[in-house]
Amino acid sequence: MTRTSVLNQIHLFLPSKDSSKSTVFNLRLKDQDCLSLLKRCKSMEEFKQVHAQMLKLGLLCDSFCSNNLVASCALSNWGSMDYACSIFRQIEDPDTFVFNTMIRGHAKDASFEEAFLLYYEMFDRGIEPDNFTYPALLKACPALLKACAQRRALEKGMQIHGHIFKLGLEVDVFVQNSLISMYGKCGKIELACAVFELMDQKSVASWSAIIGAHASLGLWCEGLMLFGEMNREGCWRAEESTLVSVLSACTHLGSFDLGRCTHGSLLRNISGINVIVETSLIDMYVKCGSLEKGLSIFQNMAKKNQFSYTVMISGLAMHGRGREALRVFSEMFEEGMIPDGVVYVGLLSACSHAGLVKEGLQCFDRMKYKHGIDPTIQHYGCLVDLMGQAGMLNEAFELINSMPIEPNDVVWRSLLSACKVHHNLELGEIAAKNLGQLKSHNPSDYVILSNMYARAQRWEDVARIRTEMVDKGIEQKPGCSLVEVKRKVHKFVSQDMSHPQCHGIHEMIHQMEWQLKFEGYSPDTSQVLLDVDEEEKRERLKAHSQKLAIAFALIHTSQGSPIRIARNLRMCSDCHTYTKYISMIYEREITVRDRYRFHHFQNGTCSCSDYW
DNA sequence: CTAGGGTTAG
Repeated sequence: MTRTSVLNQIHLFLPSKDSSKSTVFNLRLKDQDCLSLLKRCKSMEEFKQVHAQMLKLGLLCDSFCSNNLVASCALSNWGSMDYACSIFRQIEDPDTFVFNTMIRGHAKDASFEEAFLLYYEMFDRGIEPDNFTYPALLKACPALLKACAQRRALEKGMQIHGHIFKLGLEVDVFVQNSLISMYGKCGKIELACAVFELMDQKSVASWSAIIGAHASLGLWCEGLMLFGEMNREGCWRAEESTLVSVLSACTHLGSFDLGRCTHGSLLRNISGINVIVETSLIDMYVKCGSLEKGLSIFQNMAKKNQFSYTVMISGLAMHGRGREALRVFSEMFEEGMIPDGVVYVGLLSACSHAGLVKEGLQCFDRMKYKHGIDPTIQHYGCLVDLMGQAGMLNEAFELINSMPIEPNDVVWRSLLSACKVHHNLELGEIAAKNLGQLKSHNPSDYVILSNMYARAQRWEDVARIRTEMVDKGIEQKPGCSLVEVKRKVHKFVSQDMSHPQCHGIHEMIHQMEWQLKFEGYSPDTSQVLLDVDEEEKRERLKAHSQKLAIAFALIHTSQGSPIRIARNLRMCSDCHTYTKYISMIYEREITVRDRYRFHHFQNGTCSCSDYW
């Protein structure tokens, strides 16, 4: 029913000049009719009008009706908690029902404090909470978490858990699922697991919650293992929300094949994939290296939300397609969506990867002045990156000095690597000094600086950095590479030869080396900052995780099939060169995702044009 | 009339 027709119906119920007519209608109008009328409202404004007129007629006064009214305002997508509160406060004897609704409404609005105050008010008034109260309340804990108070959120959550015990409620599956989710979101995976394991009846939602908890904490392999366990143990068919977490795990692990399978199972088993699932699919395809597939899902979506746009924009950014990211952004704007800080992080990084300096600076201004978003350190980080990569080193440095927030290590590191690319040792030293003061002992910072000294032939300084690293006990963080072969993700850690098929890999590497040498490759040992001889350096270089992963993939995949690798760190320049050669010699397309972007290797060249 | 599980950057 449209809005006008709801209002037209109201007029029938209003007292009219013709008193006989109004009496007839008044007699026929019951509370139930009013409620169903109110349920059809599509906006707060409409609801208020209708409600006011109902009150004039002296209707909707009992607790059942009030509860319904509060539920409409608090839980519908057009509702307003303010109005819900005003109705709620007029209720003389609020019951557990209406308290539950109000708490849930506050949780939905991410206002934890209000939710918790209502909970205490229940005790003061002697109203007993029930099994419906706790899921609502537990849902509010992550809201508190969002306000940057992890410790407090957890404390509150545990306090609630304690109350549930004390009240001696029979804890049902809903409450348990909420507990799992709450502990998961507050970063306490062991507590989430404890609740999960103690459950005697697990629902699909319980599995979703525990898998989601693992996935959101970066325990992706564990999440996938639980998914396997769920499939073995249960007779349920996984639902969309479980598969969303599975897809998210695939995304982070770069598990293209498993992701594609999950997509297939969604298509087979579920009619009409919803926005959230579609968004996770886009994210999965894009971050597993298939931008085109992601784009095609995006373009065919019936409904897009804030997340969909954010995912697409940051995806385009990772692949260096800045112009398209800007176009998707304007599309989002035309759809009437209000961009948030996260979209702008994606947009700014898109500009920086594509070298769109002017556009990036415009975006930054637009964000601040048009959308009133206070730039966070991430936004400044993108901006420093943007300027630095474009060679505007002094401007970047000035920006850091004039920022209203304290620069962090990421910002200084951005400047440092820009200085390396554009050979500005002087500024590089300043950046490195600031990194040192931040006590951020990231080994790659030392490597970069030392390489810069080496380029300037300042060998004493190179030696000084090395000693400093030894003195501080800084070792290069082991790199790790993930590669998927026959739907199984294999993890390789630099220098680690514990893979079951280590022997074969070793032989393959040996064979590869001969061919590489023949084509003119020579190892670049300048990346190895260890006080060992050249031979040892070459050995260490050979055992970089990316090379192990490539060797493994070459052995176990068929000739000509693409290889996809996901890494935890940036690639070293030796691995970059090495992979270019391999793509040519073995005629393979190799896609490597590092921490910042994608590299597509083919026929001896890389899509990043050797600039990253 | 009220309930559980899900997607994004760094």
